[in-house]
Amino acid sequence: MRWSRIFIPTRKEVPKEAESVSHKLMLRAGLIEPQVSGVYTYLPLGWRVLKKIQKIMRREMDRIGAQELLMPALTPSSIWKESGRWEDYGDEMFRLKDRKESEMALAPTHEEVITTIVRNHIRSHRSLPQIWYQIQTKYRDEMRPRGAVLRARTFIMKDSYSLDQDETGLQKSFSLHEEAYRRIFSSCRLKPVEVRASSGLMGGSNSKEFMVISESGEDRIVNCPNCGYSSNLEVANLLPTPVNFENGKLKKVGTPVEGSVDAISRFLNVPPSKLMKSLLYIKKDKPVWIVIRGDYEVDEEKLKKEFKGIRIATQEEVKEVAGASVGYVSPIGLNLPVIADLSIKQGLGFVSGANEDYYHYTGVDPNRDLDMKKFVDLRKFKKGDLCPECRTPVEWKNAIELGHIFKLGTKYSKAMGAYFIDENGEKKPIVMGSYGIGVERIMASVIEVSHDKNGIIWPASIAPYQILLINLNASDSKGVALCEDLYRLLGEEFEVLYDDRDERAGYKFNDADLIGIPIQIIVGSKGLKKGMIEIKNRKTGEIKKVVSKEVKEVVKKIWGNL
RNA sequence: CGGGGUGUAGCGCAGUUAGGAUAGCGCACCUGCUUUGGGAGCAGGGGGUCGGUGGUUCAAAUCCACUCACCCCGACCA
Repeated sequence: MRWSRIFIPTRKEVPKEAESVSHKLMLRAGLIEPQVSGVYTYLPLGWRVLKKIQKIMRREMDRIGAQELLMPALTPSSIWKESGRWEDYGDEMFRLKDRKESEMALAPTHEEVITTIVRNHIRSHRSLPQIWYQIQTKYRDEMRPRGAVLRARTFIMKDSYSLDQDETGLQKSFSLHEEAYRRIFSSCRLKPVEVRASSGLMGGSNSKEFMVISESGEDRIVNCPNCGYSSNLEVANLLPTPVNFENGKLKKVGTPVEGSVDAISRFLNVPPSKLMKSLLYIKKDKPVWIVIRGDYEVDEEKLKKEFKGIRIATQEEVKEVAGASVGYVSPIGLNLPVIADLSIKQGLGFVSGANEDYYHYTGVDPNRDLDMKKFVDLRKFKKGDLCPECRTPVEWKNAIELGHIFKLGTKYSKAMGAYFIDENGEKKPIVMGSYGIGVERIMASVIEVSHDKNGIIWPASIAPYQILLINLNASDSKGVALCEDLYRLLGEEFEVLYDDRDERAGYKFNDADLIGIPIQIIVGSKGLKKGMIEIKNRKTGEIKKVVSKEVKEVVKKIWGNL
C-alpha cells in the first residue's frame, strides 16, 4: 500500500482528553477515531492490527478444538429474564424496543444466547464436550468509559463457551483455555500475570484473570514476591500488619484532645495500631458496633456486601447510644452487638473510647471486654498488608485485565433448562464455562508496554505492516525508480507500506517512528550517492547499510530474528 | 450517581477576573516561489452558530439561569 493512498491521519498534537500512553498514541498514530464517549471507529491502520490479533486468536482457539460461530448482538429480553440478568445487569445493559414494542437488549455477553442454542440441540452425553467461540462486538453502557479502548461501551471480544458433563470435564475445558490464552498473549508479546478474580455478574465458582501490569490499568492486583500468591485486590484476603502489644488492666485515662485517632495516639504516645476504632452503625433500625484497628479504615463496600442496608449512625445517634461524642465512644459496657474486623483479632491492650467526652480506656482486651458476635474482614487493605499464604508483604500493581475465564457450572443451564441425558439415562444440567478476551485491550496493552518517546513499537506478529519503505526524496527520479523496484520485490513476501508522499525527510521519519512498523527501509540521496540503502530496526534503532541487491535478503534475516 | 475540570476554526491554546471597535495566536489546510536526512522558510489565502437555549444590557465569548457534551477522580463492574 502506498502511503499517499491509505488514510492514516497522524498528528503532532494530541487532543487534550487523552491521558494514558496508549490513548495518546492511538490517536496520534491514526489508529482510532472517537465517535461518542466510549465508542470508536477503527481506522485502516488500527483495524489491521485488530485483525491480526483476531487471526492469532482464531489460530489458538482452533488448536484446542473450538468451533467458531457468530451470535447476534440484538437479543430478546425474554432470555435475560430467564437467567435473572435482565435485572442484575441494571443500567449497564443497552436496552431498546422494536417497532412492536418488544423489549430487546444489545448483548453485553452471550451466556444466555449460547444456552438457548444448547437447550434446543444438546440432548445426549454423546454430543459433549463442546467449545464454541466467536469474535464479536459487545455492548455495555459503562458508567465511566476511560482510556479510549481500555474501557469502551462497544468493544470486540473473543468469547467462548464450554459445555461438559461434569466438573472434571469443565476442568479440562478450563485448562485448555488457560493454555490457549497463554499462547495468544505470548504471540502478541505480552506477559500477563494470572490472578484470582471475582466472578461478579457472571456467577459460578471460580475465575481467573490475565492481567498486564501497566500504570494505565484500572485494576489493582497484589502479588507476593515470596510464594507467588497473586490476586485481584477486590477478592484478595490479605492479613493485617502484625502487632504485638502487652495486655493490661482496663484503665480510664483523661484525653483532653480532639477524639481523632491521630490526636489520641499522639497524646498518649502510642502508635495508631494500638487504638481500637469504634464505629456505630444502624442495621434494620438497631445499633451495632463495628470495631477496627486504628490504623485501618472500614471498607464501606465490603460492609455493605456483608450486611445489606447497613448505614453509619449520625452524631446524634452516637450520643444517644453511647452518652458521649464521636471519638470518645466504644462498645465497652454498653451491652450491644459488636462486629469486629479481623485486624482486632490479634490485638491486646488497645486504647478505646470510655463513653465519656475526653476520656479513653487503655488496656482493652477485646475478648475480655467486648461481646463480639463475630470477626469479619471489613478493612480497606493498605500497603504493607501480608500475603495470606506466607505472611510476606505483597506488592501492589495497576493492571489491565486482558482476559477472564470463568467456571460457570450450572447457573445458566439450570435457570434456562439446558439438560442432557448421561450414559446411565439420568437427566443432568450441562456444566458450562465462559471465557473472554478483549481484542482492543490487547492492542492498547501492547502499546502501553512497547513504545518510546517517538511512538509505538509493534511486535512483528501484530504490526499493521511488516515493512515501511521510505522514499526520502520523492522528486529524485533515481530514488523513485529504486523504491518502485523494492516495493514490488519486497511485496512478494512482505506486507509493505510505501511512504511515497512528497514530504520532507524529518516529517517522514517522525511519522515512521510514530506508527511503529518493525522494519524501516530508507532510501535517500545521502545513501544513494554511495549506492547504499538503510534498513532500520524500529525497536533497537540499529541501522544496516546495504546495496539494493541485498535488501531483500537482509530484510528476511532481520525479520526472522524479530 | 457523587466530586473536580473543560467547551472559542480540524488539533493545541489566548481572550472571560473588570461587558465595548472587524474574536486572536501556533499547527494543519489551499496557492505561488525557495528548500529537501529528524515535524522547513517567505508571501498570499480560506475556514468561527465563541457547546446550546433563555435572560440582563445601548452593547455579551465575557454577567445570570437552565441545559448538553467531553475528560479526570471516586463508586460500580469484565
